[in-house]
Amino acid sequence: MAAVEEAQHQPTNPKEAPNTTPETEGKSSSIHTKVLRRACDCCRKRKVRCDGAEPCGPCKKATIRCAYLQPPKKKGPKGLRSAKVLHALRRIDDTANGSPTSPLSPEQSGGAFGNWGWSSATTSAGNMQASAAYGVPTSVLPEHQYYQQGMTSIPAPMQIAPDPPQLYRSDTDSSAWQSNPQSMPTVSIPTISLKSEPSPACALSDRLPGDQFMPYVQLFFTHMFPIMPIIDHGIYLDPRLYADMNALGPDVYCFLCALCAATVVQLDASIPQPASLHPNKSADDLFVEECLRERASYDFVSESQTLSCMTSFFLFAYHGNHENNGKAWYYLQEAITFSQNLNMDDEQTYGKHDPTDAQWRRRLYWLLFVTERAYAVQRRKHTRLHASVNLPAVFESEDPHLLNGFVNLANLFSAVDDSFVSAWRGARRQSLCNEAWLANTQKQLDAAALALDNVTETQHLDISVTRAWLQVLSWQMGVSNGLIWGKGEPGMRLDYPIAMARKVCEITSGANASALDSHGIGMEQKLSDIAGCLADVLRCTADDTSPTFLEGKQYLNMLLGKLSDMRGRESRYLAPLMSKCQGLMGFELSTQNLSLPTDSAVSSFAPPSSCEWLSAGRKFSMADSLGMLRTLSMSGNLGMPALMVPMEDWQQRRPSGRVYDEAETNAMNGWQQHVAGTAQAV
DNA sequence: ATCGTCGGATTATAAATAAT
DNA sequence: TTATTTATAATCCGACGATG
Repeated sequence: MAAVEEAQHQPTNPKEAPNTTPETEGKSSSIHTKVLRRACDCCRKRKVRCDGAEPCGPCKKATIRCAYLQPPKKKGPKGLRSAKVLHALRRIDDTANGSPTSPLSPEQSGGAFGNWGWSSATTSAGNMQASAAYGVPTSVLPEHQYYQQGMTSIPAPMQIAPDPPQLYRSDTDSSAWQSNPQSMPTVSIPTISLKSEPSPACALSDRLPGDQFMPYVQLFFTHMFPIMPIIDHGIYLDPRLYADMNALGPDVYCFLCALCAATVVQLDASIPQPASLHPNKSADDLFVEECLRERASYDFVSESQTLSCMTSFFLFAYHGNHENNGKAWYYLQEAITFSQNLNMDDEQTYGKHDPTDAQWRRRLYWLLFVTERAYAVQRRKHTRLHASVNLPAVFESEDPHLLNGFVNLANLFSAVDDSFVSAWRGARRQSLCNEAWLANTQKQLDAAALALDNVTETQHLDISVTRAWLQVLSWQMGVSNGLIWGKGEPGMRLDYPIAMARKVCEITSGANASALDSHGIGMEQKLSDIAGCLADVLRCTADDTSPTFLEGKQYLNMLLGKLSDMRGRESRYLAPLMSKCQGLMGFELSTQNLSLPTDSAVSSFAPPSSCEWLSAGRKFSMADSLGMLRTLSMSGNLGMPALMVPMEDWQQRRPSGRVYDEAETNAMNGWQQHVAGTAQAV
């Protein structure tokens, strides 16, 4: 034994030259070189010598792709291993011979545990003792208890476990992901993970290194989590998750790729991004490519769990941001299908899950719900999900503040019911959209907000503005369906957006800036949407001198003012809004101006001839105004300020929080073409 | 003879621990 | 602190079987 140790240690001394022992004689061809600091992925796998070249020699010879993507793992002992082992050993000794603990000399302990093979220096024996020692429940410092947990999960390999959260395919040190004292719902994302060892074929196809993921995941939690609170910080911000990507189950890996891809496209260019792995490929494309490649390697449909569902969701987000509508919708549908496979649309099933797990599932379901609603409305699609399950808990959540916003949003979108969606989709004629229905919807939107009055200022702000925003949306629908304006319910009058703007102004002007700012870019968008719609209305009623419309101009001014100072700077939505308001504000200054602005694309719209719902009391042709509004609304972009953003500007990524961003972007795209086409026609 | 695979010796190095 | 020890990961030699 001692001899073995010495034999091992001997060659360590001479650094460069591997001290050739007498009998090594002729074999001293090992003058080779020193060991390469880093072998390429393929050579590592093949266990052959690598020369470290960019396409290395062996790879070139074998005509395989040479890459250095595999991140080197950290060497050295992990955690408090030795201390723990010692501790465990002492405990065992205590219980074995009943004697009070006393410091044992090395010889003593050697004798006591000789039958474990403890003293033998072979690696296999070493592994055994390690697990044996860890398996013993010992009193360990609380912060290190996860070592214990992880080890105890060893005995059940190869088991498909829906309940026990197991992120790892391999057995060791997964553990920690549950014991997060910070986040209250320590949630398990159930995965089928205990799969067999990576097949050789699989293993050869190298995954992206773990350090590529962490920064994006962090950005996700910073910027996107508030509107997609569906994954646990405790799990996904733990660096150990990324220590060995190859150890991850394929579903986890796919998910991370999709998450990062979606995050990348949402990022503003101003946010520093890690250097891309591929010089000629952007990181998001790379992530998606990886995701799809990995998905092809396993049966992700049969093995689908919530992770697969989320993966599809983030693929949706990725494609949506790239204005790839077909694919975006496809992946959203895929995500929805997964959710239905998992019976997430059935309230009953939530009882079967661990309470915290059930909460995560609810959030995911509602996120899908909200997203589908928003997207369906914007893109005029059918919806499949219904508000059929309870909302996620707010006050018991890890961040009630945040969850409240999420739930409020979900609440609001429940008011966007199926008939809303169908009406929005439907042809103008046989539309389901009638006065009574519209009034009802408006009322529902009001009611959804009223239930949440005992809420902090920040939350109140959020829900009120969102509600107004949705009401503006429904109002647009009314316009596009040719409802008669000027009488009846307030929600059907031309000045409705002005009323909405008034509400928003009342709320926001009273609010302190930080409460407003805390909603981030989402608030900016909503405000600018509302302002944009208001601008449309004002433009179309430019001749109107009634107090209401003059008031409207004031509100528009206020909203612009707000947007000029959001989060300490000017909102990026201000500039497009301003260009949209060109001339409008001019009216304000120069009292009256009877002609429509001619410098704007909007003015080039010919009013439809079928405007027979003339309203009395308007000097300027109401038909013109309504016709214009109607044309605007049919493009799905009434009030959308960003539609005036120059091409290259909005093609850049928007640092957006909102789920439906990409939908809007898409809509804008259509709008731009529309405008361009119309302008040409005139 | 040549090639690809892979057990495992060897080497490198991070972390723990002891010495100062 | 620094030095030493220990635990772990990475490299790649060389035996071995497959293939031509």
